[in-house]
Amino acid sequence: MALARKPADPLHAFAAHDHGNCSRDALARAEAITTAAGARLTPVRRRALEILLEDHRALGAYDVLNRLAGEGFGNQPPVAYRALEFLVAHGLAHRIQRLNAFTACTHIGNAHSPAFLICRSCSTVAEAAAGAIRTALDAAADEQGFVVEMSTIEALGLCPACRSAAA
Amino acid sequence: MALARKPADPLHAFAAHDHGNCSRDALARAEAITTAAGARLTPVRRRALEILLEDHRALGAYDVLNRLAGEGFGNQPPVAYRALEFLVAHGLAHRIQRLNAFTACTHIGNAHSPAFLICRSCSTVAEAAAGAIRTALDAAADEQGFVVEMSTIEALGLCPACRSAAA
DNA sequence: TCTATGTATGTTATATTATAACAGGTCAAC
DNA sequence: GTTGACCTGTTATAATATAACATACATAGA
Ligand SMILES: [Zn+2]
Ligand SMILES: [Zn+2]
Ligand SMILES: [Zn+2]
Ligand SMILES: [Zn+2]
Repeated sequence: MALARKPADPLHAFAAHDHGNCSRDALARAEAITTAAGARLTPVRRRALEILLEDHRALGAYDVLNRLAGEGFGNQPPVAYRALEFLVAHGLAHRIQRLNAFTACTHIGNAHSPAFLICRSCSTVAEAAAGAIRTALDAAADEQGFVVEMSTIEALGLCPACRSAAA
Repeated sequence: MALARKPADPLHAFAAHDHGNCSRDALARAEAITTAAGARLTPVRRRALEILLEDHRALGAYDVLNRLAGEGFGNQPPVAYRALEFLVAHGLAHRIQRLNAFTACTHIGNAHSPAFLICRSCSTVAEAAAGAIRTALDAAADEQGFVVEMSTIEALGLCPACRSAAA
């Protein structure tokens, strides 16, 4: 299919972009990926992803739960936690540790473990390629004989727009 | 005083070391630092730090609270959270986001924002210099026009001892 | 010495985040 | 048509964290 040939957009959350497209595209990729994995993007899961895709922010599990509950899905915590867990497990969303919150992946389909850039002013969350960072981390760990299996890299700061606004 | 001249040990949590010394030294540094800052290392705060210093692991706020409560201090959450907040604010302890837990700083007195190496087997937490990592992170952020103000860098993996044991 | 001020401790109460355990429903494989 | 895997939903509770208020205690001017 077309999706398979099209590389992930180099677009990031801070750049001006057609977010309707961004969001629709993510959903289409999500369908493709889960199908390929033999998993099912059921209504709750799909809706949870759509909710996360509404903007490039992170939502708490209870924020998602309230939205789902208001739309006729279950209204108990496991409903949200399970849907979010599924999305994270399939690389459709990420968990932001600092925020105890979840954000839709902006590079669905590309295996990655990104660094997150969190704007302290507008709360937008962007993903950054973590390759070089991870290399530096592995090197630092290696000095102590430690082998890194997974890493959490999250930065708090100001996005370009909020920085301009502040100046 | 002697402490001021002596650089922080290059020792890290995974290396064999005289932990009695390690711990006593940290406490002495903590006294010096808080005094210099015009702050007071009161009994609860000091005791909370001693508890964290017992080993190179991270303890949850409620773990610390239970210990404090058992020793005659208050037994309500704010008692622990306030002491821990003080320790973190003065660079005597760090918060580990992934674990919702706190660990004594192993480099008290050196301004730093380290990377944490967390062993998934023995739960030991070590600090690694984050200079190069931070440089890579700043560069990745800069590509998107983002300015990093603070960063969380935490790695999960296997420490040298547990790696040997597993082999 | 007195007293105002900032700071520290303690308590009650509540908010927020997360998981365990079980019951019922759907669906495809056998 | 029964089995077994998986998904949804519920009840209940655990774990983490903060708000708000009351009391005590420093210590630095008056
Ligand atoms: Zn977008
Ligand atoms: Zn992603
Ligand atoms: Zn030690
Ligand atoms: Zn430290």
